[in-house]
Amino acid sequence: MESGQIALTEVPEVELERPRDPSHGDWSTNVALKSAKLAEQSPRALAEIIAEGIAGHADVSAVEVAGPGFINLRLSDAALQRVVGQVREAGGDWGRVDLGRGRRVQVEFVSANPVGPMHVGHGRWAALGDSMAAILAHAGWSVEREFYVNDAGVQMDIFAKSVAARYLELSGRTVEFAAEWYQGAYITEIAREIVADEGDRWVAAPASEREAYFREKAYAQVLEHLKGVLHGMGCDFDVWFSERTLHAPGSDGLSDVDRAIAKLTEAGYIYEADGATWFASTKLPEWGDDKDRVLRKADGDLTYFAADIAYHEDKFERGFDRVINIWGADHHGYVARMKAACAALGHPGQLDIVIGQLVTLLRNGEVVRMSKRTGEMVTFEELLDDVGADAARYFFLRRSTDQPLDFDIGLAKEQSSENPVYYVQYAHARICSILRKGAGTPETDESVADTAVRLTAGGADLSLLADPAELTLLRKLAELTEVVEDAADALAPHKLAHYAEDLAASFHQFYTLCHVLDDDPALRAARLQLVDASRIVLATVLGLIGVSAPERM
RNA sequence: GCGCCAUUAGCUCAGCGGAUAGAGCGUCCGGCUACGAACCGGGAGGUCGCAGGUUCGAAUCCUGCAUGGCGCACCA
Repeated sequence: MESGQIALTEVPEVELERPRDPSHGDWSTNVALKSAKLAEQSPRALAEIIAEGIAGHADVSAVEVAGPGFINLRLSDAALQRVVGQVREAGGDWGRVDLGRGRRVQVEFVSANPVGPMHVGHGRWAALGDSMAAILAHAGWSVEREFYVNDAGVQMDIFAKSVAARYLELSGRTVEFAAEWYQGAYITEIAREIVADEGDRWVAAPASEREAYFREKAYAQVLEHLKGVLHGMGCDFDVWFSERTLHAPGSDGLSDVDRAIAKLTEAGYIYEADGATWFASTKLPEWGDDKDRVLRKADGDLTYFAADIAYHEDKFERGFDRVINIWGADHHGYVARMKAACAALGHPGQLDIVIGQLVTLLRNGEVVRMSKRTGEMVTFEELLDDVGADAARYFFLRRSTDQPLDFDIGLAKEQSSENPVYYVQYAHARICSILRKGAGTPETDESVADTAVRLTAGGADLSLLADPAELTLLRKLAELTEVVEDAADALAPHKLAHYAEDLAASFHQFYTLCHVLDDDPALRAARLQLVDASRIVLATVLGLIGVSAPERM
């Protein structure tokens, strides 16, 4: 345009991207294809003019016009070699971007009812939510992880009755066990502990007193258990939010739920009909709910939805700019009403709900049917014990959330050495081994990070990193920034897992083709720096997906 | 009946408007007297569910259909 060869009054949306085929260069743009019509030139002619303008930039070694009018750019070796220093200076901050600009986001996930063990689906949400939170933090958001504890409502009562029934049985009474009660063996276990602690002193107590006591005792125990299992896979929450607090009256006698309904009333979204209180979801058609929803039933009880509205209002009152919920696909029918409710409360579009498709557990190729009520289930805890936290987390994360997951227990165990997670971890362990050997301390207990600092203190001439395998690895190291951006934008941790595998592959190829501990001290020094940069990026990526980066394995 | 998600290599899945559709597993052939072979290289294998449409360009967007999963309570 400056040279007067192109006349454009507006510029269409164009893309600058990394081509799939590396022979097309490091970057490719379709600007000429997009602008051809407006510029009244053929795409190729336009591309030639633009390409001429780009050629000569210091970091660009080649520009070419290809295909229908793509412009392909190739970075200079020097630009790539600089990545080593950038990575080593940034350390664990490499790949950080600022999409969030410091805004606060809350990620709420798992939120399993505290009335029994978690199922394997909860494992998926745990891996997903924890990683998503880490990625968002790396992308510049201020993140909090939250677990919503459903400690109010009828399932708690059923839970209490179930434990009480088992307690009475253990104390020698005959009990008619209702069909809707929980039948899992863990219920009996809890009852057994109460017997051990307190004997039969509750046998003669009134049922209501007994159940009230058991509810609290059993609930506290289960909650601690959930925390322990989640902690065991490296998943820790900042906040455990109790549903009961929403129902508790404040100093003005009103509960959070009362106040949320009042706020909606003021906004004009509440009406009474058939003796019940309704939320006029259909007054907000853009959120897609197809009918209005009851908040207070004709019998005076609140619905779960009423509490959930109060809960979300509470989240926004706590100052979050954005709220993300991770739900199983069996709750997707709930999405529209929840978004409509948030909009009605004055927070339109600030709630994102990630729907994870369900996990089907297979054993020897056969579906394991599970039911919390009947107690036939393989718990998440058992699965963790079987396959290990690293493999479980990686397995849960590796595919996109809208893809159902078949988890074959036998396969996961049998193929554990074939699991891609080991491929990535092996690359890291291999790097650590090279660094130790390079420093002449193969048996040291020193952390590899310290070894690396000592080993590379003398600096290096990075222009020696010119082998195609080295340049490929450098390109891959540089890519993390975009991957983080992509993954944060799409709320898609699986993109990090795939990147980790790509990076590990690039490293293994480099290792095969380029001898690091070379006799030439200059080449050796340069390659050691590249190896260390690879270690840093690999460890960072593994950290983002919540998998350990072992120095030996 | 309505809604959400899916359908891509033998299997499990990426890719989600661009240039010859990719990876792992499986299969066939090759590579350790150098830093970890839990590794690397190569081959075979695909009308991207079907039919229309939009576009300079469609696995990718739109419509319809088929198949599968999950939902459609004054349950939680």
